[in-house]
Amino acid sequence: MGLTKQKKAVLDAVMSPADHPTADEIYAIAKVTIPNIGLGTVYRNLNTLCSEGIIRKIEMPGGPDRFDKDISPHDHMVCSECGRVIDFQVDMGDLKDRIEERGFKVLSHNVQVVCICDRCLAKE
Amino acid sequence: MGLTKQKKAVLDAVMSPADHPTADEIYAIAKVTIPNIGLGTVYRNLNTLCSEGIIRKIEMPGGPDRFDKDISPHDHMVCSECGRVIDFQVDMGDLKDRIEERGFKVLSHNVQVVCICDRCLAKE
DNA sequence: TAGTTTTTTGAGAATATTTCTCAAAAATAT
DNA sequence: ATATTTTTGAGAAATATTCTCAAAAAACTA
Repeated sequence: MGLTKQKKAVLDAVMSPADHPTADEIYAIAKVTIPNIGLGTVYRNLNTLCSEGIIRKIEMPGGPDRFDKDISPHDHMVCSECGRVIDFQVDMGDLKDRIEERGFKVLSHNVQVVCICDRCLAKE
Repeated sequence: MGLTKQKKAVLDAVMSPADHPTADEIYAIAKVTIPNIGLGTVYRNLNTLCSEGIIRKIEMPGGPDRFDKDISPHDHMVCSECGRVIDFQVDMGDLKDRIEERGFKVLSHNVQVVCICDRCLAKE
């Protein structure tokens, strides 16, 4: 279960300060270290790292998936002006209860808020 | 602003009892009425109907977009076993307030819950 | 109504994102 | 050192959606 240098480069790219990078951005970052790394390898390792619970995939409305080094439970906002992705916490506690009362089992949830961020509002 | 027969067929397909159909399913339904309708026409009209606020597009994790005849504010669950999409209400009231307190303007939100539905749980 | 202009269509090419295939390379086990 | 297993890179394929454009349909206009 050793970390190949490709897998490490992908992990490092996700862990880098880059903000919720897409696979393409991770590919570009990883290429700095391993110039001939393949895009398929990036996707493959991103998926493995996700199923190992080391990173997390986040799906954004109408855009490519993004990857998050922060695996703690939280959700995301996207700014419709600048595309920035911002973390936030939602308390889904009683929502989950209400759903389970109806006889469903909740496996996971996903909240995305489209917003105009503080910075963009300040610019106007 | 007349309704062409293609646009009407697309609208009728979304309004049909089909449960949150995908563009492909809408295409298949519309073909019954207009056998030579193009898939591009289906997508084009779905997008127009969405921007006219007559129907709504819903994005589902890891699958094609779905379309909803119910434009009232509500969110969706998907059953990971059978793929069924179920409506539900979330009260995002104080979430929105909390976000706006942080200096962001909320434009829209999207909640998707992945679950195992009552029917599938009953089967086990 | 006949002619003109505008809008919408169908067909298929193009795009974007992601997964798949497979021989070669690398890593691991023997 | 050799055999076995895993991972890789390259590119093809799959999926979902948008775009292009000439032709058809619809809406104006005189």
